[in-house]
Amino acid sequence: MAATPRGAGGRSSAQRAATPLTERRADARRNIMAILDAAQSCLARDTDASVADIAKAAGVGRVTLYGHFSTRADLVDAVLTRTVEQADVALDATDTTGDPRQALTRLVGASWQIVHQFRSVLQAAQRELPAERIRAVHDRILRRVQTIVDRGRRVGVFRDDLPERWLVTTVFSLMHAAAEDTAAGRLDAEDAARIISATLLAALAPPVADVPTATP
Amino acid sequence: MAATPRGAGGRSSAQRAATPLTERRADARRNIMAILDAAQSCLARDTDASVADIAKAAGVGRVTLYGHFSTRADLVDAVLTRTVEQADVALDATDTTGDPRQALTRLVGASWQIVHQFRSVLQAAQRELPAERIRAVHDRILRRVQTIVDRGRRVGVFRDDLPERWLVTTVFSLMHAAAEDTAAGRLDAEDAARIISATLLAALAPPVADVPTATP
DNA sequence: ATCAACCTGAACATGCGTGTTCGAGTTGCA
DNA sequence: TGCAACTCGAACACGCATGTTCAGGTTGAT
Repeated sequence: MAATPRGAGGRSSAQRAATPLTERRADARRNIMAILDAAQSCLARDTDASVADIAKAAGVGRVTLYGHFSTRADLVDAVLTRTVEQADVALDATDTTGDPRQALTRLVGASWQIVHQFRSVLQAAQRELPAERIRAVHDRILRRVQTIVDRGRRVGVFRDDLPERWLVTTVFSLMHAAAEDTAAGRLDAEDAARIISATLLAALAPPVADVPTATP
Repeated sequence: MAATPRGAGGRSSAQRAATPLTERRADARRNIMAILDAAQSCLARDTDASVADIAKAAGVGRVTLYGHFSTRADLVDAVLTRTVEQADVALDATDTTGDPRQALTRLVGASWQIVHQFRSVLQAAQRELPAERIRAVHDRILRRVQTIVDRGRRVGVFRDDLPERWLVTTVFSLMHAAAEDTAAGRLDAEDAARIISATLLAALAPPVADVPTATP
């Protein structure tokens, strides 16, 4: 008997705990990657692709897949994590110093491609995973945004009259909304980054000493 | 034989075509309302409440429910439509004339309660209904926003450098994002309307003649 | 060369929600 | 009063994706 190759307790994922992926057999590692690749592109196309679909696309037996990801949610989680990590890598190569406004613009530009391309992965995750988990996966990225926003506030180029958290939410919200609009054909993917940035910079700017309707 | 009381062809909904609801028997009308009420609150609590749950909550047999809504999607559609209509009624009582900025603020204030309370209904709909349908249901509300934005642009208090559609999307996006944040405990429902408005007014304001980093 | 780790297809177990049918009550309405 | 409209629970038909097990067959590491 050999059956399913669960490291030991057969906890979950593949890259957490148990057998650390790096010390697995070469073919296993290859398959895991193939599955992740397939899952990412399948989910990007169809939010609720079945496990069978994904296995087939990965050129792997369904059983093999379950050997690595004990549950569908497990798989989705892994794919989301991976996708976010990819975005995070892209951001590592992005200069987030200097004028916070320009830093934010660069950050948007660097993430937009991935947000746009894999918005369906996010949707799939939203159906499968608890909201807190999704938030947790985004943690590092969230922090990046927060750092920029925070610096901007201290420097005085970003508003200080609204909760910082909300400003971060605003950034995320608009990026994903743009992805939706693009998918629906209401927005051109080319212009998106520019438009998002323009909107965000305005939204985050300190409120001007308003010139009321009258009373000069 | 009497079985299921389908008006004639048994098309769908209950309030469209066929027997116009007004000329149905009193108990039927009552039940339909009860079902709609139950569905609205059930879905508000649990995004994927089963048809059985809803029927029970409505104090009605499952069969009866299917007699009125031939499919789950049908029911969800009806609930969404109804919820949006409720919001629309609230907006009918709202003054959307005068300064577009104030009009927008009032519009946000009037809709926030419903958006906040029934955000799960929207989520349920997003899983069950095609995106275009959801968009269509919101048509009248969308138009209201658009009207205000449009007027604001002509008057010069809203920006003209971004697609009008996008500005409308921005309004929606931020309202729903705030609803999410509130549900997650990251935002106080009391402050929400104020915060949303503040953010939107800034986002929609015409870009100021920017004072670049240097070069005075 | 050897053995464990790994892969495989097929079949099975199953749970769950949906939608339908049946046969027999109620109840609104004219 | 009487009939059609309406309701009821229970049972069934079903599809469908998930997860498991079986009984071999490969392949990678040492």
